Amino acid sequence: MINLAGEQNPSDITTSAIAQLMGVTQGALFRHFSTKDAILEAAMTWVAEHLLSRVDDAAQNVTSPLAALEAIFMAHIDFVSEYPGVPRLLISELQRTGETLPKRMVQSLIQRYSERLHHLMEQGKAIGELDASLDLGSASVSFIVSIQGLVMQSLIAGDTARMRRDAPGVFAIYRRGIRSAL
Amino acid sequence: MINLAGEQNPSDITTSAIAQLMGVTQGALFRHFSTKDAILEAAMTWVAEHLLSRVDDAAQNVTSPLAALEAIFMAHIDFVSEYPGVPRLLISELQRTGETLPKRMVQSLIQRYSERLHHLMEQGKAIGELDASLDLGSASVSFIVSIQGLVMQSLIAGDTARMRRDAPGVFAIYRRGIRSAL
DNA sequence: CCAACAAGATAGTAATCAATTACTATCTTT
DNA sequence: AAAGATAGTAATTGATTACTATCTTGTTGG
Repeated sequence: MINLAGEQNPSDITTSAIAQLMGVTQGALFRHFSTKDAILEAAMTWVAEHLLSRVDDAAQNVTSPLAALEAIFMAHIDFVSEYPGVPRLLISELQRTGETLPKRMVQSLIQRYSERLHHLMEQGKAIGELDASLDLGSASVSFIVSIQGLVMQSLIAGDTARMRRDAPGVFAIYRRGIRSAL
Repeated sequence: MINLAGEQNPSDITTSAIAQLMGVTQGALFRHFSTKDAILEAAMTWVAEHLLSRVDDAAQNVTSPLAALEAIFMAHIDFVSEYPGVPRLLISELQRTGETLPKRMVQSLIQRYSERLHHLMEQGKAIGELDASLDLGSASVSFIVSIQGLVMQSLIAGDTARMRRDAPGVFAIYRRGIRSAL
């Protein structure tokens, strides 16, 4: 519910706007949250839980590590298509300079996400599905970055559907870049 | 000079901060710019000119389209390493919801950039350096996205040098993803 | 039936921001 | 040297912000 507020520019989402969305007055918000950052923290927790569970679900019922990566990629795209405010919120949070708690939460989310990718890619290497000389650091960065970029393009175009449309093509290039030669 | 101000969170760069950086009082700013957005426009113009000229320079004195792409990639990374405020400013601008002039400028910059990539990739296809079945739309999106992502990672880590370090690895995967089989 | 409490409304506050104003100093030009 | 443009200062304005203090209502359990 709070996350839906992310559909406007996150940096100027006011407590009034959040309150209005929740159907209460602005002052009433502070009965439930001690500070504005506390609201952000709650939102970040929500995002972290839902995104990671989606991703984990997608990685199951799939035969190979590479197929899992593709499933994760698409599940992630689906998730952010459903909640366009999510990436905007994360990006906005990362722009902050200080070492705020919400920012640290984003960092830890990305790190946990990266670890999952790393793990999958190691499996992929082990069974010869991924190129043996692949640098896993670069590979996981590229993965995340490709999703981020698709989101940004949608943001620029102001067209959420575009993300879903372009996702297969972008992932195809990525897959070609990490797959073993054969 | 104005661009250096992008080293803090762009969404709360105040006119006072800009004025201070320029060594004048806040009010004096409005002798030169009619509005705050006008300052942003000037900054965007600066970015567009310098970035594109860097990129064009890099694409010269190079033997093949694929080599040109790599040179552009690295030149771009160099550029944003020098001016870390630039990507932050662009990202911040893209987060805005309205159809502001600065935002349109970012969009047109990205489009011009994409066209250059497109052109190079067509050449690459023609001489058989790039995969014949490559989707150029996805390929140019992936290119831009990889740079954006590297920047974001540096932003997260708060370490500009990281970008330069990771760039070759990320580009290697990308190159592998678009290059012709042989 | 009523005390107690949770949850909200109303109406503030102090701070901050972009923008404006009235006025001044320094060049430039004729 | 007069006149005007240019670029600055200091102070202020009105709007907006996160946050708070006080009043009101609804519900629940003894």
